[in-house]
Amino acid sequence: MKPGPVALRELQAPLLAWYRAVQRDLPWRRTRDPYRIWISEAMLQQTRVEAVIGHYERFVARFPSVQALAEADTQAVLEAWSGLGYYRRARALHATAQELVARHLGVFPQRAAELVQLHGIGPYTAGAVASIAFDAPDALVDGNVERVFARWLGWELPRASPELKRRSWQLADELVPAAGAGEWNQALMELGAVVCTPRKPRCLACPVAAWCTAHRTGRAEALPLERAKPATLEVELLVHVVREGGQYLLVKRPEQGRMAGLLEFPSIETAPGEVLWPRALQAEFATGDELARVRHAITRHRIHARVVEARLLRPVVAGELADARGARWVYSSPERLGQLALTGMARKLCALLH
DNA sequence: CATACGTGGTT
DNA sequence: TAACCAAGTAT
Repeated sequence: MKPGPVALRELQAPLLAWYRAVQRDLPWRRTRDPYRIWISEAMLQQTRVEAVIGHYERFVARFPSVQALAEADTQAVLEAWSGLGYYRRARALHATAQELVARHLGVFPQRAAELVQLHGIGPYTAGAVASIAFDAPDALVDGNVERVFARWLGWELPRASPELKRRSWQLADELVPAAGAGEWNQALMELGAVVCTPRKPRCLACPVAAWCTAHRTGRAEALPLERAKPATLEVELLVHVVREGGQYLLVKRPEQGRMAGLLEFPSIETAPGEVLWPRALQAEFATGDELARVRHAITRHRIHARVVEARLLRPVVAGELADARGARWVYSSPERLGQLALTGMARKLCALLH
């Protein structure tokens, strides 16, 4: 007998009981402030809990309210976000804070249908803020929920596939309780995060294994199915470290596109493949000794960087200036490097240089 | 609807 | 160590 939504309702009480007993103590579970819930949800997108905790604490200390975030400089927001990746999220967060202040007097809408209208807030985050902060009866589906549902129902579907998402949202809508939606949604995700894990699911510790089709058929580890992965691109990079009077030369990336507005060391692509910005002209630098080799990965790209000591061939005054392409060149002292909005590669290099 | 978007930890 | 993975969204 295949479990349907009706049979699955039987597992709601045991799952909630389990969640109340074993849930992790996370900073954003100690508040009902929609602003803080929202920040945590934005940070948690495609990002591990352990990586978020520190950033979350610092972020809400620095920007304690929607108003504070709305009034902040973009560069300060990027700086607080630096290291989390997907920097578009930080810009969306900033823009949405300003929109909330301008059009909602800084007050959060309480239902997912309204929240999803805001920039950077998609169906998942809308459901999360509505249900967790306001206990609105709104459902939510993330990677955890998709995996848990695929196993409960024995869906032989690829991870993150449109069909799996469609079915998951339908089931989530059917299961979400009229009261206690926030707790239910978090219980579902918690199960996926600590028991019903992608690899080596702990079915023996699962409070609802009795209702699980995949557990019964031995398919738990196999579901959801793997999805075809795109080929990785290999990129060779020459990175210049220019020291002038105890300061490092950095270039600010354009405000649009990949890692928008972040600072990095000037670099030159040295092999065919993806064109990485900035493509500082070889002629602008005198290249010296090799300092290090660094491997770095960004989505679908593996970057092999050769780091060389360098100096600029044309004079550049200290401070900020713009080159012919409109790029901003910035000198920074070593002490300040750690506090800037740097790309991952640049941060890795800083650690290496000290 | 497929693809782009980052990083740090794990396997 | 290369591949995989993590509380998605915008285009």
